[in-house]
Amino acid sequence: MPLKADLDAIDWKILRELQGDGRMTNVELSSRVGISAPPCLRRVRRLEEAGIIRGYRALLNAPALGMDVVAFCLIGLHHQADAELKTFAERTRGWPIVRDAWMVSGESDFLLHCVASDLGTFQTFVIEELASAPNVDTVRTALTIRRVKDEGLVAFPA
Amino acid sequence: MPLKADLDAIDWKILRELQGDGRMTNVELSSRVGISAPPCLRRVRRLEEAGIIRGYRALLNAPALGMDVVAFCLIGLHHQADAELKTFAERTRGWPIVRDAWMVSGESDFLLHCVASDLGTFQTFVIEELASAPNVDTVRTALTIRRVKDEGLVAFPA
DNA sequence: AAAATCGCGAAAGATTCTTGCGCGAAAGCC
DNA sequence: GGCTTTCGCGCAAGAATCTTTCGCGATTTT
Repeated sequence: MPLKADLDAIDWKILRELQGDGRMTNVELSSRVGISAPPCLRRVRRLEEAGIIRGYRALLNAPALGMDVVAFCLIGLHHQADAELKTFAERTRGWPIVRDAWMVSGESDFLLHCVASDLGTFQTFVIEELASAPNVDTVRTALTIRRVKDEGLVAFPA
Repeated sequence: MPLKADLDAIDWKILRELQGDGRMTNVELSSRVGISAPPCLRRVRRLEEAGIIRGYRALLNAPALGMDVVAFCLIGLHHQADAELKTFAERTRGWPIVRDAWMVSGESDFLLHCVASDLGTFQTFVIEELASAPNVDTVRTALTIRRVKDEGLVAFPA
């Protein structure tokens, strides 16, 4: 659906600005990228409809909301046939502790980004839900100590 | 800095809605959470100033922008003294390919979320930058196949 | 060279944002 | 108990923004 380009320098500026502050007003955005408001709004709409902008999200402060544990889990399955992969992927969607999940290739089959209110909750989840789920072979966890870098998914030239 | 609470049911609704759509207008938001626009805007401002809402971000479609490779790297260092950890953390901030980075405890010391335009670029980065950086012991990479779940950092009760 | 296409920017009406103020409910204090 | 204070809601109005319409100029196409 989304063809890769037809993006000029102004489009890239728009993407960079909105990745930095997704709630910027259109007039502010238009001024930063150097065009007037109407064409700027048209470009944003076009980027949204093309699926290049997938959406907007407020970034929340997890510890301030009582979510003190952020961890990553690397999951290895016994069988990696397509049906089994889809089954496990579907299962991750039912676990509220899992916030993002990726199917990966390498030593593991899935990588889960998990958030929980406390260590006990997380450990219970790992032992009673994750490790005991069907077809799960190995579970390696990495508890996060702190976030070191946090930028958008896409890099822009300076 | 941000005290954990003083959040009532309406505040939680606001956070959930803005995590789902960070660009929603205030009138739409106020209608969804069941209060009028002015107090709703005051609550959003309070959540922003308290640091509970850390910011807003447009979510971009990496492949549509020519970023075909998304991977995670688990890094183990030779020495994990505070100074070395800080040094490596600082180094990650200078690598545009690294989009997010976490200091973790477990089998590895850092987890890097990387995005590159193609596999060659990524492999060159891993070999010539990452693995050859000072103090780096092990590098394990997991290439992502597809995103399986993508929600905000904080879970809300249904 | 003429015609068509494309995107910018001015202008105007609709919508939204933002502030100030009065009201009522809940909490604190004699 | 009754009074006072505090707090947050919602109405209303002015300011800012959004969104559409339209004309213009530049580039491309025929």
